Amino acid sequence: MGIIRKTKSVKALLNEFGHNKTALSTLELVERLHRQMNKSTVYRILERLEDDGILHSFTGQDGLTWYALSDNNICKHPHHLNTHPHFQCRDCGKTECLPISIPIPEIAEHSIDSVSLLLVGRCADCVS
Amino acid sequence: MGIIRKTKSVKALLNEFGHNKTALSTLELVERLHRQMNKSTVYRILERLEDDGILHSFTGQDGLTWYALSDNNICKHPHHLNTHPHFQCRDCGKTECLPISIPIPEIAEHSIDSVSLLLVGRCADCVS
DNA sequence: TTTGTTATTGCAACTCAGTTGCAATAAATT
DNA sequence: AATTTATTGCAACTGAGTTGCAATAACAAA
Repeated sequence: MGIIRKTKSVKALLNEFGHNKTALSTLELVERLHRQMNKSTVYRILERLEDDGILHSFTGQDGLTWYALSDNNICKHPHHLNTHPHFQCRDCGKTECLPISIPIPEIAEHSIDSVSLLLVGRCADCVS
Repeated sequence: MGIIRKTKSVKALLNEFGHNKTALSTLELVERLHRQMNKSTVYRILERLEDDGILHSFTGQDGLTWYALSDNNICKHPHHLNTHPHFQCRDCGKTECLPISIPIPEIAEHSIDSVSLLLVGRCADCVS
C-alpha cells in the first residue's frame, strides 16, 4: 500500500506541509487545494502518505483529523510515530507536533500498543 | 447549565454506568436506551451531565465519543478531570478510565489547559 | 516515443455520528 | 391543582469522511 506514483496532486499536497512541524487539518487542506484536486483525492492521498509513514495523523480537540510530517528530523521517533504529543492552541487553532517524548509507565494487566497525547492550551503568540 | 431536573431518562442513563470506571460510547448508550428515549435525548442528557461534572467525555481511537463517570472515588482528580489517561482495548473494545496520573512536563512557550491521553492496546482478557 | 498496464482521480451519491427547531410533555414550585 | 419552564420526541438537517465507477495519467516496456 501507500504512495506508488508521484502525481502532481501528491506533490502539491506535500508542498503544503513545507518542512516544519505544524499540523494541518484535512479541512484546511481540502480548502487550500480545492482548485487543484477533488476532496476525495485529498483524503485518499493523505491515507496513502500515512500508510507510507510520510505523514501521521491524530484527532484534534474539535474531533477533526489533523496530519503532520513524520520527518525523522522533526519528530525524532522513527519507530514510535504516535508517541510524541501534539499541541493545539485553543485561541488561534495552531496545531503542532511537540518534539519531546512523554514517558508512559507500564499499566498493570494491560499491554499498550499506541499512545495518543493531545495538549490544549495557548501558544506563545496567544499567551497574553 | 447542566442537569436541573432528575427525569426518568436521566436516571435510566446514569444507571447504565453503574459504579465502575468503564466508559460507554454514545452509540452504545443510544442503542441500549433506544426503547426508553430518543437519540437526541441521550445526546442532550450526556451534555448536561458533563456540564455538571458528573460525566466526562473523550474521543476513542475510532473517533467516537465516549463517556465515563467523574466520581471522585474513581478518578481521584476532582479539579483535573481530563488529566487521567483512558485505555481502549483494540480487540474487545473495552474502554476505561485508568486511575493513575501521568506527569506532563512544562512546555516552553506554551501554557497547557488540558490533556487528552488515550492508550490503545490489549486488556487483561485479550492478552493471549 | 509510442503503447500497454493499472494506479490515480473526478464526480456524484452516499454514510453516519451528531445537531437543531419546534410543538408536546412532564418535573418542580407555589 | 394550577403554573412555569426544563425536557423530550420527532423529523429534518449538517458536515466530515467514504465509495463505486468511468475517465485519466503515471510509469514501464518495447
